[in-house]
This record gives sequence, structure tokens and C-alpha cells, in this order.
Amino acid sequence: MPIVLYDTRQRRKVPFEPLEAGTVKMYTCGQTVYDDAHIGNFRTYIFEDLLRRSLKFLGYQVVQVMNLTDVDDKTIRESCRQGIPLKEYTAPIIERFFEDLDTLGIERAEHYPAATDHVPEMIALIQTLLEKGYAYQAEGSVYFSVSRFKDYGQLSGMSLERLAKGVRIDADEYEKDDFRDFALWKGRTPEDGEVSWEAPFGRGRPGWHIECSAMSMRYLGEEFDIHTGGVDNIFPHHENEIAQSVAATGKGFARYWLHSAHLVVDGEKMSKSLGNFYTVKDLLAKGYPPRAIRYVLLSVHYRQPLNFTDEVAQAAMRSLERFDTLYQAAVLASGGGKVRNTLREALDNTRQGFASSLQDDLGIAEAMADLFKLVSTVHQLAQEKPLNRAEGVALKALWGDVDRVLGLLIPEETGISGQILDAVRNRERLRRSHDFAQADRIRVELNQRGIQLEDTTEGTVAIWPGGRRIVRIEDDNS
RNA sequence: GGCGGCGUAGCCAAGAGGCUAAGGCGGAGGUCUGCAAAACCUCUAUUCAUCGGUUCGAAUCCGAUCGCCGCCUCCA
Repeated sequence: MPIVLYDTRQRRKVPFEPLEAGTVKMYTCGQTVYDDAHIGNFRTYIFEDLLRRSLKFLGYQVVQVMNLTDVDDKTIRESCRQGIPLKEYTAPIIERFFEDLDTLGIERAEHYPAATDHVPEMIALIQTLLEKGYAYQAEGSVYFSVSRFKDYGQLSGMSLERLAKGVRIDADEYEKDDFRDFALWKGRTPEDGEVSWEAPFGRGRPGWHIECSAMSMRYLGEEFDIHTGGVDNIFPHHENEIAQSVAATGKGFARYWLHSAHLVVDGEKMSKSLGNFYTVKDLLAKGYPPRAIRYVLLSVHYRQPLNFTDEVAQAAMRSLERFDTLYQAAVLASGGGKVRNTLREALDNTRQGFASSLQDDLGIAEAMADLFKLVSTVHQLAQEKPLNRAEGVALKALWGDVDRVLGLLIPEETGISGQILDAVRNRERLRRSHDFAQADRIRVELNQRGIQLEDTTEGTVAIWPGGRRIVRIEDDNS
């Protein structure tokens, strides 16, 4: 069964076929590094991570590029304000960005090109556009002439005529031939400070759209498979990328365009004034474990608007605990015996169902439903007869396999203090001597510290937000 | 004004013409347990924003209405 993806340009699901069999080249619009990324940004990066991991799971090699926009009005303004070089201003922001990617378990792309490291490529591309007559110079800047590109608007459905209606024209852009034209190169202004590059058409800095065209070509070629971003990028950013790229090369540029819907918080668009603007670190500070954040951002289909609320995050934590019961059952499985046929069948069905759900435009909800069904099946079987070692091994193998895509199924085992472990062991000793009053008091204390206990024949399981661990008295010395 | 999206149970969320409308969270009752927790069992939408239409048949297609949201020159 082929992979089917929703292509923004065609406004429908289409069968996916990479240019080069077995390899997918994808360009994912990344962060403008003027400030820390917020969870809305990460909703998109999680979608791209799911796309990447799904393609790999389904047998493709993936080459992913994510750009870092480190030169624009905001980065320049802030670096000037702080009186430090641009790179010095953006470096720590980029560092924190990667920390957040790691926190959320987002796999690293193959390339993270920064715009400022690829100015020569951009200049060359602009030169080509000038030579081919698609661009013109005005007052030190270079603009792309939209009217000369006949297919303009095919991605967003914005025809040139429609764009003419209800326009607003910025006063400082009077030098453009046509208000719909966009800047490829911005002539140097005093506000740019030290930030400028020498080019055949004058000193200045690149426009926004040109970096993605130049860097995608550099790392993926003039034509590649998938280009993604948030819906807000459809127009004008991606529309302009297509125009300048196709005009320059005559090739088709990206073949599939995928866009993720936005995230809102408590039903409202995030904004600093509303106080509902969150970074990953803000959420960690609020006590949400990374797995739960990832779960929330991942579990809603990428083309559906996602409403982040406390209730949703709490439900995510509980859902993860449900998933974890399967992993725990697999870890605790012991004794001889073969894998029961019913389990073997369930494992096969789950693997197939999971894969085919992903193949249908990354149907994450169905994929997860398949896993929840397996959780039920496993517990039902364990009710009949405890899981044996072979069954535990088979379950862990499947769990690890599907987690290559989800990246959240394996509970944390660290993050609990030795002091708490001692308390758990102490309680177990008290239980064994039938001092239930004392034992229960310890349990209540631990509950109040956010740690749930489960007594099993294999030991006491300590559960905390994001993780769980089996605590045995016998392990005390090891 | 132009372009586009969304509205399914208390909450989240699948389903996109035809088996009893997936799944998760939450809730109610029961089994198990020293007691819990987890697990298991049973129940929790006669109906898919509203109103019309097409059809043998619609949550799914069409139209209108209401509500929410995004984009319309540098916001994922």
C-alpha cells in the first residue's frame, strides 16, 4: 500500500512517490532565531518529526533540512539594541532551540543551515533571476517581479487579480514596480548596522524567502520531494519560494507541500499579552513531563487545529500511564512457555494496523488506537494466564519498534531520588511484617509528593509523572 | 472584501456515502487486593452545530444559516 499525503497545492490526498526510490528529501521551514521558540512552533516541528520517523519506519531513508533564519528585521534590531554582533546574539537562542528539540525527543535533521552561512548561494540565485529577467533593481534593492511568473498563486489559491483587491501598501515600499512584488535583496539601511554583505547589485542583506530556495537547492537539489511548514507559511512565504525557485531553475522545486495547522492555548491564539504564551521550558516549569508535552503535540492530527489546555495535558499523562502498563507487564513477564497464538496474532495485527494508519496521511489517532487495543488485549490475556518471558520479549520488541515513530512509549526509569527508593523499600519491609498502618503512612506521604505506588508480586512499582520503576528490596545493595 | 479550514459524548479525538458512530481521558457500579493502585468485567452519543436538499441509504455529498479560527508581503 502506498503512502498517501495531503498536498496543499492539490488540496487532496495524493499517493506519495519520491523522486529517487527509497530516499525522501524534505525541507522543513525552521525557526527565526530572534527569541525562544514557543509550543506552537514545536507543534509544527513535532509534525515534521512524525513525518520523518514515519517515512523511516516505512522503509525510506530520509534527508531532512531545517533552516535557521538568523538574519531578519528582529534579529538585527535586537542585536543592535544589545550592541553585539548578530551571530553572538543568535548563538545562545539556537543553543536553547536544540535543547528544546532534545527535550521533546525530536530527531535531529541531517542539516541545519543558517541563512548567514549561505549568502553567496543566495546572491548567485538572485543573479540568475536578474539575468533571466524575473527580477529588477530599485533603490539598492532587488525585487522579484511577480507578474512575470505566470503560475504565481497556484499553492495558495491567491490569483494575482485577487491579490489586487483589499490591499494595503506599506509606505516604505513605493520603489516596487508592483505592490505584489517581494524583496530578494534588501539594500543596506542605517538600521541594519554592521549586518550587510557585498553583492554585485549592491551592499545589503537577503530577503526572507530567498534563503529557503538557496539552501534547499544546496542540500537537496533543484527538485526534491517534500516541503513543509505551518499553514501561515503558505502565503506568501512558500508561494514566493516556488516562484523564485521555478523561475531560476525551470525545475519543479518541491513536489509535495505539507502544512500543519496551528496550536492555540485555551481556545485562544497565543500571545504574550494574554499570558498564554508558552515555551517548552515554561511547560516543564509548570510540571508537565516532556513525554506528556510530546504526547499532546503528537496525538492530534497535524492538519487539525490543536487546543492546548491543562485538561488535555493531564489526560495525556494518564494516557501515557495506560501505555506504560503494557511496557511494565512486558518487563515483569517471567517463566517458561511460548508466545500464545492469540498474542502472536494481536502483535501482527497491531504492527500492520499501525503502519497502515501512518501510511494514510500520518493517521496518528488511529495508530495510537491500535496500540491501546493491544494494551487491552495483553491485559486480558494476562488475566487468563500471566505473561511468560517469551511473550514479554515479543511485546518489548514491538513496543520498541513502534516507538521509533512515537518516541514516547518507554517510561523514564530515572528521575527518582535514592531517598524515595529507600522509603519504598522500607514500606515493603513494614508490609511484610504486617505493619500496615506504618506502611500506609509512607504511601500517603509519597502520594503527596506525586508518587503513586503499585504492589505487585514482582515488587513495588513507583510511578511518577513521566516515568515508573520497579523497586525490589533485594536490589538494595546493587 | 478575497482565499482556506473547523464545529462528533463532560473533555480530547477517529470515521469522509451502507456492518451495532474507533480509541483515550473522565465518571458510575462490580471482581481482585491487608487496604490501595493497576488490571479485568459492565455501563457512560438512537446521534455527529442548525435547517433544508440529493439518495433506497448521509456524521460523511450539495445549499443556506449560526459559531470559531487561519492567511491576504517577512507569525510554525
